[in-house]
Amino acid sequence: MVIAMRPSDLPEVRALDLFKSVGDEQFSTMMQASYLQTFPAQVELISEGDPADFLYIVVEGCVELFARANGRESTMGMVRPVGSFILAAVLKDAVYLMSARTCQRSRLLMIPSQNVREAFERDEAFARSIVVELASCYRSVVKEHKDLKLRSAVERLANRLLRYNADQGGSGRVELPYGKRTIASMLAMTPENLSRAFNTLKPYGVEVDGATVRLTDITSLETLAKPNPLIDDRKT
Amino acid sequence: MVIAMRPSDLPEVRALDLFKSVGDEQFSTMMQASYLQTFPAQVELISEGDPADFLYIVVEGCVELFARANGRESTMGMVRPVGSFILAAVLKDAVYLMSARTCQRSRLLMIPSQNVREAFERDEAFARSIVVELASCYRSVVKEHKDLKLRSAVERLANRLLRYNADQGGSGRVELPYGKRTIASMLAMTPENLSRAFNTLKPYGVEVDGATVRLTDITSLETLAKPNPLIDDRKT
DNA sequence: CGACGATTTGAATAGGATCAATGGGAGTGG
DNA sequence: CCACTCCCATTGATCCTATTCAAATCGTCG
Repeated sequence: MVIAMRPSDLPEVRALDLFKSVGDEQFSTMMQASYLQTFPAQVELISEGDPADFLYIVVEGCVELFARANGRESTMGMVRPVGSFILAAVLKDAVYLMSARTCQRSRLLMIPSQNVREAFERDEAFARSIVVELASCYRSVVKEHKDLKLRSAVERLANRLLRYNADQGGSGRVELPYGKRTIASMLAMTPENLSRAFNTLKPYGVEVDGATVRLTDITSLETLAKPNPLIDDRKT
Repeated sequence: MVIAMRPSDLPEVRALDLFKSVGDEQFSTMMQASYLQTFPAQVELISEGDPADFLYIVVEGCVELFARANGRESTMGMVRPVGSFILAAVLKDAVYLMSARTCQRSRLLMIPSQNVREAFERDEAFARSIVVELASCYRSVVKEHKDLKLRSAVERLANRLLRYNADQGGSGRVELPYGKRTIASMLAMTPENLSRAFNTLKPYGVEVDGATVRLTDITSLETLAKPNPLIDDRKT
């Protein structure tokens, strides 16, 4: 059952770096085979180990990528509009390495893997865009991996706060974009430990009030955090 | 100063998945601009933060990828013949995220980034091969990241031993491919902790003698390790 | 108001890191 | 061939970090 895309959604998707240079023909073929669907919060969209049937695009809302093993679970990343996820699995026609669930009510574009691979074969420009997108994703994970292997928990939190601050205009007033439980998991710590890490940062001008954090001494926090563009910069 | 490639080396490189489908013209253009050079052990080839001037191919020997931050250092991966490294940085014309040094005397093919990007632009088949290669690298890092976030140090070691055993024919006799110091760093632990982890595994049939490890109770070790194809399988 | 979930705090424990000291080859030079 | 040295690995002791379990608090939503 194909749910027609609203005309108003198409431009956003078309504007994605990934699709910008795709030929009209391939793009509309892909779109016609696709599903645009709205999901409530906390729906598990895919489960790691499943064959990659669709490429997902987050048009609205937010999706959490996570992984499970043994009894444990860990947040691997968050995808916001307009971003894609599990592109690599789709291209390799392999199983998903990560699971995904909606964090909020979300509108997702689901493009059948087969169509993505066909467009990839037929459309040279699309293939090149995919390279750039993949290279970016790859470098992001490498950065996260470095973050985890080279920094302590407190340092990870400090750098994350500095990043949020920069993202939000650098006013020193940061709104945490996710629940603390989720942030803890992203930073590879327990909620309890995150809470304690915030306390550890208090002497460095970090004041927490619910989901709001005020950074009153950025210099001092940076001295502790030692931010590193080769880990923290989202671009490059 | 271009050092001519030995004719005997070319086929190996040509046979790389990455280059298999490149047109002869693009391939020979790239090769003519390239350097094939032999380095002694422990030479730092590239340093994170440097602009990506070359794509590297390990023709012979072994190269360690590592990262530094603050005072710490961590091994991010090993590249053996015939494999490439830092492809993503080259394609994005960005700086390297990782440093690299030779572990042994090694022969490396260095292809100027500019030539790689030109071939990527001109040769459609090459662009597609790169996608597959990048997608594979990407998935590998995701697996490593899962390994680190979802497993304890002892579990990581147990699974790594099982992998080495499988790689080496599954006889139960494993030859450690790197020094313990390096293995410790790959597994995100200190050498001391690795040593203790080996002791912890003794009751599970792990007998260490220098660089040789005998696994005398694979079943028991697997019960502890809970190997997971979505983390441990090199393929897929 | 009451219930539920999320967060925080406390106490105890476990896991890992650090520092220090000892053993054990591999390679060097006598 | 042996003594010496150096580096790596191991072991012990201790410290620090992070996890676990438990309980209290807070806020939100019916």
